[in-house]
Amino acid sequence: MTSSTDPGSGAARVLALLWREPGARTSTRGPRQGLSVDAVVAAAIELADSAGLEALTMRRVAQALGVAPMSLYTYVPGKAELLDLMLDAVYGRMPYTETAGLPWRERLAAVARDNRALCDRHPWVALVSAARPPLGPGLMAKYERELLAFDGLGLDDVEMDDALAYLLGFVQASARASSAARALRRESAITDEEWWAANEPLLARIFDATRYPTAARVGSAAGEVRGTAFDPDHAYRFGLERVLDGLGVLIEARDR
Amino acid sequence: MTSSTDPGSGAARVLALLWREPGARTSTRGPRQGLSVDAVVAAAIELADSAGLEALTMRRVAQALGVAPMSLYTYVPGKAELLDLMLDAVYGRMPYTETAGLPWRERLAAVARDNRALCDRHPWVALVSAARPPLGPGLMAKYERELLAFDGLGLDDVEMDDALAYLLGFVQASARASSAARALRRESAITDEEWWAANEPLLARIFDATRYPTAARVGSAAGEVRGTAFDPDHAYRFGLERVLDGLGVLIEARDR
DNA sequence: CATCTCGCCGTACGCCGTACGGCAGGCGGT
DNA sequence: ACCGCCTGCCGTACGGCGTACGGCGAGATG
Repeated sequence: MTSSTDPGSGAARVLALLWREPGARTSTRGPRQGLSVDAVVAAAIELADSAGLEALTMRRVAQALGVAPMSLYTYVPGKAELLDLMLDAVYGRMPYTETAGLPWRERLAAVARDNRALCDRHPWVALVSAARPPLGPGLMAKYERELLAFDGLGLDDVEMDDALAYLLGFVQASARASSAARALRRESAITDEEWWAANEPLLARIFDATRYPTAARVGSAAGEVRGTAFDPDHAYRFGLERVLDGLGVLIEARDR
Repeated sequence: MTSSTDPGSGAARVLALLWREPGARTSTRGPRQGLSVDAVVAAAIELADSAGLEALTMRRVAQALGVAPMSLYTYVPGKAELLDLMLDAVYGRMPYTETAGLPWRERLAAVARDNRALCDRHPWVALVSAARPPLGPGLMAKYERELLAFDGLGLDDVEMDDALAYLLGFVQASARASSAARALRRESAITDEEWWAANEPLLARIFDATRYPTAARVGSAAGEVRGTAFDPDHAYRFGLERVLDGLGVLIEARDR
């Protein structure tokens, strides 16, 4: 079976799958496939959306499709490749705002907003690794579209790529933090207030405010304003302004 | 046994453990403990450093200590709490550069450099969740010291906390990307060049450069300059300048 | 109708975190 | 000196995971 164009062990087959290249299927013998790659990917996305990435298991995807777990491996080399396919699929269907003609800061803000909205709809997107992204049609279209927001600003090609990666990295890190905070609130048996109430006496006895005066002052000020230890939404809004300001410095330098 | 100050199920006991509060041990009956929390934490850190976070399992920590897996639960409520203890321990021993008197940009750059060095020595640090950090002595000292880098710049208390979290978030995200890239290179059976060589023909046939002209131009330019698809070190250097520039805009606005 | 092919999937392996309960060793009290 | 309690230690087990392997049976071809 292994021909000279042996697709190899998953890692090599994923590109063909991403572009939905017809497999090396030549003969028509045997039963037809009852499912499709798209059906598997769609079921996996729905499961991850509704139950979270940690609930995305091959067994549960199979259950949602009414097949046995091992049947999935007919369509997909493994779980890692399934995640690649899921990612490219949501990239391809991602809604985006048209920004041609707007000032650069609004264009970049729109890119950030679109990506944040994607992570809002599909929280697992922020949690899958960003190393070696899936080179499928969805990512290509997204990359092309988002690069255009950085066009005509005086940046060279490499800087455009750097700047986009920087912006997307910030959005991903923010979304990850939001997701972690949400997961903590969901799965922790104890609420923030309960935790604080239970631990405040011990902390008050043990924490020496005179040793850490700045920490005590700043920490309590931040805690009071936000009402909680960590507010991911606030961190996002604060951070995005800094990101845009920082890119603005580069853009103005190149403009001159 | 459960007194009115019942330490409860792990999540509540972790604070006492972080500060190494003597447990509710009153009677001296029974055998002495053969290990200590510190020994368990040290073994776990060494294991995570040398074998990676995914290799950090209770069984392997126990093996390194020469005890049975379940014995660890005498010292530590569970794996999550062990991670908290590990994190606070490396925070407490973290080397840092003295920056009093330096200009603000160098102070902030030093904070970033120290944290990146920490993630370099202990790659797992970047991978554990940032939500609800361990409120132990190590984190307190780190928080105090790093806040001082933002002191006297005209920022109010909340802004100081925001700015520090922003800077640390960037460093963490960068370190995570580096770690992911390293893990990919290590565990993938195929190198970057091999992958490209194997997939280039398919990609050339399938990828329509006229549909995505900007992506094709920018992607190939970035790939040629860096020699690889993704260069985490370059992304860090580029990003850090933007982060500092962005914070500079805020600092100058407050300075006026 | 025989035969070939291939989708499907039952079973199993080696991992994980950790709940439960028994055993044995060391200490305090008598 | 001895007994009995307390407690650290840990053997066993459960329910989960990804997926390798190989057999079975259905469907299309000839």
